[in-house]
Amino acid sequence: MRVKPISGFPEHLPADCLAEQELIRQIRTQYELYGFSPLETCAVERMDVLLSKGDMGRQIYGLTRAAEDDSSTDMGLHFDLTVPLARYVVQNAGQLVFPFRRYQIQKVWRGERAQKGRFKEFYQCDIDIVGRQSLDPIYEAEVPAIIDSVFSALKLPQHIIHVSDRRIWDDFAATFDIAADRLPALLGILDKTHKVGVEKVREELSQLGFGEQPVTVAMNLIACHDIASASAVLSEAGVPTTSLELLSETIENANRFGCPASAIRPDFSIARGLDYYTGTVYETFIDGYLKWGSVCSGGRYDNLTEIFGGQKFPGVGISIGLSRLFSLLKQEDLIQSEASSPAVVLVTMLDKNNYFDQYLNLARELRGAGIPTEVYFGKKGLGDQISVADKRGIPFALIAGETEFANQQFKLKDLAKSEECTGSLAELISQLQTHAATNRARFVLSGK
RNA sequence: GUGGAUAUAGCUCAGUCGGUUAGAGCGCUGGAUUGUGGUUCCAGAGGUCGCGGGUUCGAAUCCCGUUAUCCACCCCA
Repeated sequence: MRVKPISGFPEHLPADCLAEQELIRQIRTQYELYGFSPLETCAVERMDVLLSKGDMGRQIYGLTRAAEDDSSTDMGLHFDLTVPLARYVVQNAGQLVFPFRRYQIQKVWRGERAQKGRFKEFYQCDIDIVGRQSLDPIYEAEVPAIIDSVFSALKLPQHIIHVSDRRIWDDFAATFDIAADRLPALLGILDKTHKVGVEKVREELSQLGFGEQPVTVAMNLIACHDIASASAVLSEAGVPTTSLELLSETIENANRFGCPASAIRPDFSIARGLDYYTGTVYETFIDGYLKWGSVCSGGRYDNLTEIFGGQKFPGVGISIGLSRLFSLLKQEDLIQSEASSPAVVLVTMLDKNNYFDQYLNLARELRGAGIPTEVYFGKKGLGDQISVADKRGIPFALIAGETEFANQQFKLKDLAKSEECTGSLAELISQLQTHAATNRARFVLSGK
């Protein structure tokens, strides 16, 4: 049987796995700094739950076997982490403390044509804050501040969080008597302006029956990138600016949380998810890499649990598209995976026959001191052993033979500096612990 | 899901008009160097030319199908 990759299901070599896991660790650390609890939900959901968000049917991977197992209920893999959260919250509402703050880092699956930075299986790193009956709008400002913290901590090139608010377009639609369900079509076409040009957009919109005045106002609005000019456009057209003021407050509050004004900006062209978001919406881009699309999106949704009945659970959340982000960093050469092994030291074996147990003891001591350690068990000479450490990216080699064991003075070689020092095991351990290598980055980020 | 481009060694790629035994660099293996890697020098291994079929005396090269990758849509992280 021939083996080959499956389209859209990426796999990494160890060095990239290590780098990606390190990104996840840093994201998790930031999420926990903001007091979010971890959550993992099952990969499988009932199909009617998955379809509760809207028309995602074409993207869902259905499961044949699961349906056979469980009475005839159709099942599928989750395509995001928000729908499982909504189901989970309704199911466990009695035992959760609200507002419920959780983060969730898991793979999701979407049956779309794979492309660069677009996969069928990928990681999402979600945070959401879910209230019971109500949710203070302050959380709509906290979310972008958290994302700013995460991206700043990752030391990526500058990120820009684009924000808008669905209610601004609701006001717009009410003013011009446009049905709410026609908004996505309107924005979808408007968003293509920079590609197809103003004339083409006007033509398409007029074919769809949008009047000339609303189209002009809408085009003027999406051209705005600050509150003041947007306010002017809306006022002149007679559209209420109350929702715009809410967005303005949200941005100001995000600034108070520590998200600098340079990292967050209004963008009225965001058309994403307008069918289920009910308030603020977010899309995050890496400056200079707009072609890669949004690496982190979300918004406020008041009605996501509507279909399950019972109480309302309004929420606000956002998701980092980790697989896309990592793929961007790699392909744009913004990240270099440094090592294929997490080990900090390789215990070499000069004299396996006489000191085998002693080598194992050295390793045990090192690991006991919290130093990730690999022992060389091959049959090659010292030069090749050091070479193995080098190829794996292990920064140190511990060298011991007859003399060293006799004196209990061992050699520690720093491969990068090609320097060697001698000392007792305790001395070498403390050197390894204080050395930056123990907490060394598993990748190097360039930029910023 | 629709349309298009691409596929040669582990990697990056050459390969003329369809013509004998498909090449290079890097990497890999061995040696110079049996207690010290990276540099250098020498030698070597490694290919169903993505896969399947067709045309032809003869196919990496032309045709069809298929799979993967990339691009544009759709949509989205």
